[in-house]
Amino acid sequence: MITVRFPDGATRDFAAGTTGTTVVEQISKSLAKATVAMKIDGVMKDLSEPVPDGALIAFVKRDDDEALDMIRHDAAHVMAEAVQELWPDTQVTIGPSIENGFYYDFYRKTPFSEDDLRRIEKKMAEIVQRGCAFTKEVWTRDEAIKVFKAKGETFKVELISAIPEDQPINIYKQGQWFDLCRGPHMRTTKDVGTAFKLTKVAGAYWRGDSNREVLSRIYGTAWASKDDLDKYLTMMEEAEKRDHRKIGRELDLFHLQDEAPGSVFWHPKGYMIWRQLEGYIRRRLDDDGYVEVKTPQLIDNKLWEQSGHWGKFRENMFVVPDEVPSTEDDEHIITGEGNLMALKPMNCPAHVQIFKQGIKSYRDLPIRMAEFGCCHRNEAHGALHGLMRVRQMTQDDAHIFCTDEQVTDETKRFLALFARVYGDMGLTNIKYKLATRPEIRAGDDATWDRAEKSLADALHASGIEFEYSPGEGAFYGPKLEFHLTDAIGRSWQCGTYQLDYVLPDRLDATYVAEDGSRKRPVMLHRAVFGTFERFIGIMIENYAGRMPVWLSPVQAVVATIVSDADAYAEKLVADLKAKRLRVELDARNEKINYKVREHSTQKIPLIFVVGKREAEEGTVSVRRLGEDGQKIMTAAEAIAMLAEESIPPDLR
RNA sequence: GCCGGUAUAGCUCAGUUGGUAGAGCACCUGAUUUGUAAUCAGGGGGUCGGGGGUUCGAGUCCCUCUGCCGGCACCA
Repeated sequence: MITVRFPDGATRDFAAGTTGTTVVEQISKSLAKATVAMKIDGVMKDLSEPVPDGALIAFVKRDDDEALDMIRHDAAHVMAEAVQELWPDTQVTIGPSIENGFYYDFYRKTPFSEDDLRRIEKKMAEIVQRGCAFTKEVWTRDEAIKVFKAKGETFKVELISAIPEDQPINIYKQGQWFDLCRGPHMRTTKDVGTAFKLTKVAGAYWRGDSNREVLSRIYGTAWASKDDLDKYLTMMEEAEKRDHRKIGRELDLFHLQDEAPGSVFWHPKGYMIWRQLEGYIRRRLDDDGYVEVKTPQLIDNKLWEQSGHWGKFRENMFVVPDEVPSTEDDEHIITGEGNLMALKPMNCPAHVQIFKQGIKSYRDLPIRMAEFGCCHRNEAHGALHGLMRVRQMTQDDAHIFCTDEQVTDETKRFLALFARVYGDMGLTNIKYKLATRPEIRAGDDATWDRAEKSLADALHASGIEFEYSPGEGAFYGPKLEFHLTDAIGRSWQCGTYQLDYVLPDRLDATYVAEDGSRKRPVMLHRAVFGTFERFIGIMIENYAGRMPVWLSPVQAVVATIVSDADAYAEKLVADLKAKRLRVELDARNEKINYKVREHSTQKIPLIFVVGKREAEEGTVSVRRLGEDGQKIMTAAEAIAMLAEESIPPDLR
């Protein structure tokens, strides 16, 4: 006999070896019908597993949130079976559930195309309809390798071989088809349901290694109900409307063109957002003890060799010959036989040069050296993405030169600055990651231990929840990464904070310590926004183009109803402009409906409508973006209101 | 860089089995003086991404380059 405990505190006895299926059936037929899996002491299990003595058992129904992951995972299996049924020469590799859905990576001579997706979906529906039970078998390693080898599944063989000796080889069958899988699964393929859709095909490297085979990945989304699926698809459609590339064009903020891939042409309106952000962050840095500098774009490659960038980063650098080109014969210049210079891909070596001018004392530290540094990186072309990933970028960069003892305080100080800025920007949903030592790195383990601990300590002290990114640190030190998501949920790193014990050494930066000896400063690389480009992209998507008033390129439009109000409107605009408010006049011969519509679609926060009545009474009819109706106020009140709302958050 | 897709007017898109390009919006002109999300009429605008090929004939088929889109890899 075994005793089983239930979440409500009840207990019940069953014969030893009783499965979850039997337990739930004995409790309630209707519950059994809805149940697709169980949790044993909090861990998801197949319903067909025997229940251990004394276990706490909870049943998971198909429409529980916890089942969603299984629906997706099972859908991946069903898709893999469908694909192999349609194209038997296809090899399966791995297929996990992911946020909102699942994927499966296949290996095939000719990759899948979008057209294949509908065929696969049909076949999947068939397999779901068949409703074969998922059954688990535990195989021996040799057996598993033999079987998959015989099937020609070389990728699976590699996976099996990589499973540690002490772990079982689980095989899940669904009818004739089977797959290596950790599990758990639901009862039958029928539990997958019909609320799924294959969304895209993509190439993906086997084991994420760009030196290995390219697999054909099929992505799908799956939900508990058709309703949820439709809701999700609609939501994605809506989200795509927030795409900064689309809004950037619609609101005339910036453009990109073929002749300058990855470099942004900022239009007046887009650059106004930039200017406001730059002014804001500059004041924040001034207040936080930073000094601002400006350093060269083009620097001799000798410095890059010394800094180590030439060796590690050269592929990403734009290299320029340091010669006057001859119109007749520029061949040798292109081949780079003369002296070479490079556009800076980062500002750090230049800042070290400023640090090194003269002699620095421990009394001078910390030095917080900021630069809105324009950098160029020759990114892989497939990586370019609107404002989010560009080749010419401007960072709100700074380097803090300090002593080892000052690192923790500086980190806390930075975290406070970061939190204040993102709070001011109205950005929430920031993911904090602590990226730790990579395999290839400089410095000894003791230094890494200390550095990683100091970052973790500062995060804890600041009460910030974070996750680790093992092995993702820079080669010279650990990093804090600050991630935000775009409209459709892709994650982008914006801010960064990095400890560096290497560069000061390579570039021979020293300060005079208390005892008169020469010591190496620690260098902290940090950026709050990250780059203006990406940050503005994130802001556009976060606000769907409806920027806060202080950031809006045009804060208000004064729109006339009749030409009799023109003079009054002109005076109003002049008064607003005198307060440095960004306003425009719309005195076109158009209906007010037309003007309101146009300025609303242009996401102008406020429309000041003036007609005959307002001109006579000295008032303004104020219409706020996103609100119905309007408010009548005196011109002076309207001006004061806009002036108040236009104050940047740090000056309030 | 890799895999798949894609490129027609400023934007969004049509363009049948190859027979020398269309719509809506935008723009320009004229009329309309209008009360809170599109007034009416007329007009201009495209060597169909670049190059090469097949063909009597290519926006349509093939090759190639480039950009862009979705992933992967790389990264702020």
